[in-house]
Amino acid sequence: MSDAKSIILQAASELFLEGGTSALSVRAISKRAGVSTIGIYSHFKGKQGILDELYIEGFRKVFAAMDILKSAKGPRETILQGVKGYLEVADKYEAHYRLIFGESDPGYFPSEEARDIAEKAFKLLIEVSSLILPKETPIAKKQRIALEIWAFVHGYVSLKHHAISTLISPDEWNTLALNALSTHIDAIISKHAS
Amino acid sequence: MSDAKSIILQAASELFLEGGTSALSVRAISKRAGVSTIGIYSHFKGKQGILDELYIEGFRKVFAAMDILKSAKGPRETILQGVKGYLEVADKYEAHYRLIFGESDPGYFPSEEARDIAEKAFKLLIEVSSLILPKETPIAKKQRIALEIWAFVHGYVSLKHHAISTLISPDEWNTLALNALSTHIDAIISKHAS
DNA sequence: ACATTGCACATAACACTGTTATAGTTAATC
DNA sequence: GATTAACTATAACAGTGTTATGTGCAATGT
Repeated sequence: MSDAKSIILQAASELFLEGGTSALSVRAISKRAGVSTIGIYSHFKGKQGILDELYIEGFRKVFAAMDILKSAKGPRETILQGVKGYLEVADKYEAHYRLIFGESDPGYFPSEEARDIAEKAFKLLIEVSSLILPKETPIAKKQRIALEIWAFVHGYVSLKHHAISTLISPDEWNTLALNALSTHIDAIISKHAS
Repeated sequence: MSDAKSIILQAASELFLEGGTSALSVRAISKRAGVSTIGIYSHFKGKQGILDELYIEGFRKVFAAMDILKSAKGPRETILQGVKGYLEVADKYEAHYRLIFGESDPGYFPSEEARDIAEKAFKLLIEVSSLILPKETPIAKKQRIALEIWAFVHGYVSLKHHAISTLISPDEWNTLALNALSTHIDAIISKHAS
């Protein structure tokens, strides 16, 4: 990546972390990066290109947080540890998380490259969640179970972002999510006894 | 509600259903409603006011879909029926659903009145989900269980809106959600045996 | 060594957004 | 009949993403 390109991306990432989407205008990025507005279009495909990069950046962080297959104790604990990492990333990089789930810029749709890394992250999730299933489990079922876990965890994160979230203290959310997940994983284990 | 007010709201609702947020500009609304742009500001509090009305409209539909306490058979079936209704509303009024969960307009934050009806809907959900719990269950725990169910269902809806959703056929989503919820509700019942 | 090509630059413009100020018209009330 | 209130249209302001135009600089080809 050329100098100008990485400088622009750095500026965009900073602005994004500081003030979310509303701080992320083409002019603001170019101003902080010290390039002209048109630079955003010559180095990236406009704002869509910038958002793609941030989208990918976000998924990379999710990816890293879940990539703990080696440090495993039991399958159950490994999954819960992955969930914990996911929740922490969602907190720490809230702007990225919101972008990934369309809460930032309506009209933004991830490019093929961006969707690719999203799919890769999902495949990693399938790997992790397959730990509690018998080895001979068909891949379609493994996928369904991974989806169950993801939907559950993401549901908590998304509700936390909702206005209703004031009913519950911010610190409590992750604990609630982990407890609920714990219950559900036990249910999965006993249902598809390995 | 005065004539002009309801005409404006009708126009806004139509545009919203047709093209989501991107079709919902102040000028477009006023044009379709046959009023001047400033009419949006005299009858509502600008665009924020319009969005508030649509937000409330959306929650009313969720509310209606879940208000099936009377038609109950068993507690388990009643909840699952409520979930089914929720999923159908989320499909039919996708634009409203996205607005409620911030996927439409970053920068929009619901007014106090709008947040009130959201809270009322959550209280109804607490009522419904309490059906599977012993009567003497403390309200805090009832709230946690309701949150579990909501997070789970909403997680499915939200993932369905995500780019990754192409991995699964559209028709399958609701079935998957209902099955997963079914498993989880059984887990709750057996854990907090009533 | 000179000409050409291509890339990055700045400036400005275009079409849009939400919002507001100004001014004109119409209807109801006193 | 005069006043007041509510509507209207037009235009402006400060933003947004994007693009056209023209300038300069560095590398390339002959």
